[in-house]
Formats: sequence, C-alpha cells, structure tokens
Amino acid sequence: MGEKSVQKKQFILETAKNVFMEKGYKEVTMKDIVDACEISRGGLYLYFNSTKEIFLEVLKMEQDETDDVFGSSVPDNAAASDILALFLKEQKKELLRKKSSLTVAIYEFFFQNKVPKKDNIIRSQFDTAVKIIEHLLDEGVKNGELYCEDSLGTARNIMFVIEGLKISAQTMGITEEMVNRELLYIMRGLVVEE
Amino acid sequence: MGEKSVQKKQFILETAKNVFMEKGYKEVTMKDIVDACEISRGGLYLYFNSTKEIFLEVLKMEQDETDDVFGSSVPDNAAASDILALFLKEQKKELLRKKSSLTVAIYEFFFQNKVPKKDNIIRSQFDTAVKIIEHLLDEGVKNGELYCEDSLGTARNIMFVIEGLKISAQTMGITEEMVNRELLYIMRGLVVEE
Amino acid sequence: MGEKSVQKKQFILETAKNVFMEKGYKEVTMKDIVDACEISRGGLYLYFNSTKEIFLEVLKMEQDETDDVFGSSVPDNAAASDILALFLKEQKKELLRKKSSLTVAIYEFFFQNKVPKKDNIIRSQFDTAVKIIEHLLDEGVKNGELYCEDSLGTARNIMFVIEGLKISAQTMGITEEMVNRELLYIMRGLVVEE
Amino acid sequence: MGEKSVQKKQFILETAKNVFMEKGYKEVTMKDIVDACEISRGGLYLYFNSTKEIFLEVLKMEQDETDDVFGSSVPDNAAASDILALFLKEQKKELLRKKSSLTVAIYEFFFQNKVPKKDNIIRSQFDTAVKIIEHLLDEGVKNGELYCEDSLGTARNIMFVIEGLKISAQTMGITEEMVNRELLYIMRGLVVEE
DNA sequence: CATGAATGAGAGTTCATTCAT
DNA sequence: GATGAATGAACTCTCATTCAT
Repeated sequence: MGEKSVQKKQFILETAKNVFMEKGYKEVTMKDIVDACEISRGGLYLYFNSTKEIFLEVLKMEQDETDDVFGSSVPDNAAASDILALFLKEQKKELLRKKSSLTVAIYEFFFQNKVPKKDNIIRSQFDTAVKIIEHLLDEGVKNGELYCEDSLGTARNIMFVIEGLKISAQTMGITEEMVNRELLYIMRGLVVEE
Repeated sequence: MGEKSVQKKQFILETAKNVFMEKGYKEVTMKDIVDACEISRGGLYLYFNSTKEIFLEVLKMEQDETDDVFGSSVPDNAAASDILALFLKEQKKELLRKKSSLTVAIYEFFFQNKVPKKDNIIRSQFDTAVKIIEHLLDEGVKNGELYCEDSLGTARNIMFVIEGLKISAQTMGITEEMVNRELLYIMRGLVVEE
Repeated sequence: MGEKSVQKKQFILETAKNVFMEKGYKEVTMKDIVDACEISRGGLYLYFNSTKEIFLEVLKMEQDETDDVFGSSVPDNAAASDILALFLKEQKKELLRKKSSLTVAIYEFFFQNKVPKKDNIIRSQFDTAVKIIEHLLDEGVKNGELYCEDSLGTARNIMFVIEGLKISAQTMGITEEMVNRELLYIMRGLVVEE
Repeated sequence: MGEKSVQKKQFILETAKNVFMEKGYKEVTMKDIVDACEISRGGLYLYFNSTKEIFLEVLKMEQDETDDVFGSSVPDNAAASDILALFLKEQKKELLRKKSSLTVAIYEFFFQNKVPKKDNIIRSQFDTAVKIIEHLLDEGVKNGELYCEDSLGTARNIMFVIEGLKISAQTMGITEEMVNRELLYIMRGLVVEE
C-alpha cells in the first residue's frame, strides 16, 4: 500500500470514528461510513471488509492515542494524592461528555464480540488504570498523604465504581453532582485527615 | 382482545424474552420473534407493532416479577449484615449468569432510548436497591454489627461497584473469583471486627 | 336473510358509501369498511365478498335515490326555461360540492371496470339527463321561450359540458365563477332575447 | 449520475409510462415497474423513490413532447377553420385511442394529488388549448370564415366539451360516431354558411 | 486504485380471506 | 348469524457486496 493509501485509510478511520461516536457500533452500516467519507462504495471495500474490521482499527487507533496521553501527561514531581485527584477529574470529564465518545460503541461491540483477554481494550485499559492507581496509592501512603491498607483492592474498587458510573451515564443518565458525590466518597476514605 | 389472546400475548412475551436474552435488543427483528413463537408474520402484528413495543412489555413483566421477589424473599428476623450478604450473593449469582439474562438487551435498549427517569427501569431498580442497602446499613449500625458513617453514600458506592461489575461481566468478562474479591472488599470495610 | 340482516346490510352500505366518498374507490379496503362499520372482519364477509360488490350495491342505492329525486322535484306548471335553469343550478351545486360526493369513486370504479351499457350508471344517468333536457328544450321552443334548432344535439352538448366541468372540478379544480360563466354561456345561446 | 445512468433513467421512464398506460396510476407498484424494466428491486430505487416520483417525471416528459408537437405541427398558411378542424381531429384521435393513453393515470393521479395550479399539467394544457382555440377563432372571424361573438367563451366551451368527451370515453365508453356528432355540432355553430 | 451501478436477500408492514368457536 | 384470531401473499425499502469500466 502506497503512502497515499495509508493516508486515505487513516482518513477513513478518523471519519468512521465520528460515525461510531454518533451512532454506536451496531447501528453503523458500511453505507454510513461511505457517506461520511464521501468516497465510493467500492472504494471503502478496498480498505476494509466490514464495520467490524473498521471498528477494530478505530479501537487500536484510540488505544495508541490513549497510551500516549497516559505516558506524557503525568507531572513528575506532583503529590500522589494530587495526581490521583487529577486522574479522577479526567475520568469525570470523560463520563459527562455524553456525545462524542466511543463509550457506547465500545460497549455494543464487546457485548457481541467476545475477544480474547489480550485483545480486549476494555480489559487492558481497566488493568492499566488499576495498576496506575495502585501505584499512586502506594506512593501516597509512603508519603503519608493517603491512608490505605489494601492498595490493589482499593484501586480495583475505584475502577469498578468508575465503570459503574460510566455505564450509568449511558443508561440512566447521571448529573455532574452525582459524579462529584461518588468521587468525593472515594477520596474521603483515602485522604489522611489532620 | 379476548382471554385467549391474553394468553397468547403472554406466550409471545415469554418467548420474545428468550430471544432478547439470546441476541440482545438491537439485533432482534420481528421475524426472529415470529420464528421463535412459530406464528405467522401477520399474527405477531395483532399484538405488537415493533420490537421496541415488545421489549417494553417484556421489561414491565420483568419488573413485576422482580418486585415480587424483592418483597417476599427477605427473612424477617435475620441480622442486617446477613441480609446484606444475602443481597450481595444474589447480585453475584445474577452477575455470573452470563447467558439467559436480559442485561445486555437492557443496556442496548437504554443506550438508544432515553426515557424519562420514572420510566427508566434501570434507574428505578438502582434507586430501590440503594434504599434497601441504606436501610440495612442503618439497621446493622444500630445493632452494632456494622460500621458505617455515611450509610447513603456507602449504599450508593456499593451499587455503583455492582453496576461496574455487571457491565464488566458483559464486556471484559469476569470470573467468580473477581466478584468474590470485590464483594469481600466491600464487606470488610463494613463489618465490625472483634 | 331475515329482516334484521336486511337492516344490517343497509347499514353497511350507508357506512361504506361514506368511506367511498372520503377515499374514492380504489383506496378503500375491506378493512376500512369493517372499521367504519365497527363490525367484525368475518361479519362483513357474510354480506359482501369484495369492495367491488359493495360499491356496486352502493351505486344501485344511489341510483334509486336519484331516480326518486328526479321524478318528484319537477314542478308541474313551470316554464321550461326555468326548469332548465333549475336543473343546471342543481348540477352546479353538485359540481362544487367537493367532498362528500361519490364522483371520484365512480370515476375510479368505471376506469377499471368496463361494465355493459345497461349496468353503467354513468351512461344511464347521462342518457336520462339528455332526454330530460331535450324535452325541456322542445317545450321551451314550442312556448317561444327558447331558441334551438337541434334540441337533441344541444342537450348532448350541454351534458358533455357538464361532464367536462365535473371532471375538471376533480382534477384541476374550478371556482364557482367558472361554472357560472359556462352555464351562462350555454343559456345565452338558448334564451330568446326580446 | 453518469451519462449511462441518464439513459437508463430514460429507459425506466419510457417503460414506466407503458405500465401507467396499462394500469392507471394507483394500481401501479414499484414491483410492476421493476418487472417491466427487468431490473432489480434495489436498482429502481437508485433512480426513483416512489411511483409518484416516477409518474411526475413521466408527466414532465409527456408535457415536453406535447409542447414540441404543438409548436411544430401548425401549418403556416392554412385557413383558421381548417386548423381548428385539424385540432379537433387530433383530439378525436386521442379520445378514441382507448388503451395506450395516460389519460386514466393522469385522472387518478390528480384525484388524490392536489397540486398547485402552475404544476397542474391538466390545467396548463387546458389553458393552453383554450388560448390556441381563441386565437384561431379570432383569425377565422377576421377572415370571414367563422362566426363567433365570444371567442374566449366559445373556446372554453369547446374545451369543456372535449374534457367531457374524454372522461366519457374512459367511463361510459364512446363511439367514433358520438365524437363526430359532437365535433360537428360545435363546428356547425361556428362555420359561416353560404 | 477508484468508481458507482447493479443485484438480491431480508426486514417491516398491511390486508384479503378463512375458520374454529 | 357473528366474531376476531390467524395466515400468508404482496409490497416497500435498505444494504452488503460485487464487478465492469
């Protein structure tokens, strides 16, 4: 595939991502993507054979971007509790950003496609997040900022709460206040009060 | 619609429920239900006009059944912590029952149908569960079995964890061990150790 | 068929007539009539086997009523030109009564059902009207009120104009003014000016 | 749509026109046209979305052709009365051409689609014809060939008679003799007898 | 590489007609 | 007589997928 084709493929993926953000996963047809990309029907098939194939590549793209973000954005000399708070704030922003998120599409996709653990982006992102939180908790405890007896258990607990908030945001709807309340509840149990 | 038809309607709903458990919500077509019920194309339309209509009635049916269960199954003179443990065990069973659950269908349905709060079964079940847990916690604290400063906050936290486990079960897959671990984590923070 | 059944049949015909006036002929389904009559599907089939059958009986009913009207409403000792004017006025009223007329239904019916001359209500009504007009013209000429060399030809001409107005009313729409103009044009050619 | 498609679109319209001539307007389904064109179900939808859309384009096509004919076929130096006779003869041919005419389809279409005056082909053709006849009458009077006091009124009268003949041809059936008789009746009133 | 016309399978929906009760 | 549940044929419309150009 020439360089030009690589660009076109990239363009299709970016455009398709928007479509998935709009309509979720199941609803999206090849026609939707063809229309959004303003290319020919046959043209799309030169690059992808199904919405599933496209979605998988969109996911991979997403994952790469997320990895980058994760790696870069952590301030070096910040206090662990501050970083944790920052992390939670980030999650909150994501949670409340109703539209223009792949969340629903990802859920729909994984509902019907049972993928092996290692390819499961939800799983790997969950695990990564747990590890990061665990590490932050350990740091916080070491520094005396935080109190936590079981950092791994707590990290997992936090992530399940966040997952719970995430799905609730998409199904029953949640307000910013509700998210704040939950995150506060979590932090209250961790921060050492003077 | 005569008495006979009520039975048939019920039969269709039961059958359709199985179809939704099998295939989720979006995937299901009127034809799927026609085939499952072994009735004629037109026959189904005598009772329902769309899968959405059917699904809504299946949900209502479900909810009624759940209400019954909730009302009846609580032992009278049990210790609060035991009832709570029982409740969590029930949730666990539900969580791990991969197939033959409407969970995925319900998620898919509420992804695309934003219904008013009061009609949102997910919301109302969530709220009901929170109230029950809160009450149990209060009882437990009163009896000295449990320790909990903010029973409402804790109840909500527990339910969000359960929601998190529920969606995780459907997307990344979870083992019984994982569920146990989480529920244990929750209980550990509540039970007064001697 | 008992007396009761005769009444019911009559009721169906009256109701069906309204449906045909509303929707024309082709559009009407057995279901439409069942719904309008608020009887059972099977019930209708006890009396009629198709919309065509129903329409034919509606037509016959209509024809009988029209015959009655024609017979009774002619004042005995009136001047021929006055009766003619009255007749034309009646036609005008009919023409402009857009809704609640069987006109369109009749047209649609005869477009696709080529019936033998004698059963063709349009034909027989046309012929009857021609005869009446011809007679009136003859009378008028005899009395010196009217001038007309070819009473039969004129009668036919008048009726074709009226047919033309009738179809125009249903297709391109006509105003009262337009009808007046045409009828005036006709009368001007007939009335002896002093 | 490429050049090739334009040809195909044209082909569909021509074929559809025949279908409409056969079956009228209301009766015709997309499937009828698909079958007549021997194309695929989906193929037709590439060009048109409904029988209404197709019929409207067939009408436009027809109108264009008619306009051409009107413009070209008038001999230059002919006597007005001859042209008028020619015109009426043309109408007669049209009238008697029972099958293979869009007449019925057009009537059916305009029965249920009330279109604005300017888009109403029946109306505009009627008006055009009136103008032409009026002009011919004026010419004829000027030349002393014809006698007519109210050329516009007469023109309109003639056209309503023709409309009446047209609808009668489709509903009660008319013979060539009947048409001749009517046209003769009209001409007799106009031609100056020596 | 790219196009877009073409196909055909399949979903939704409506009704005429039948038939057990 | 009367009911209305049930059937199945027919129609509309949309897409995934192919293929000649």
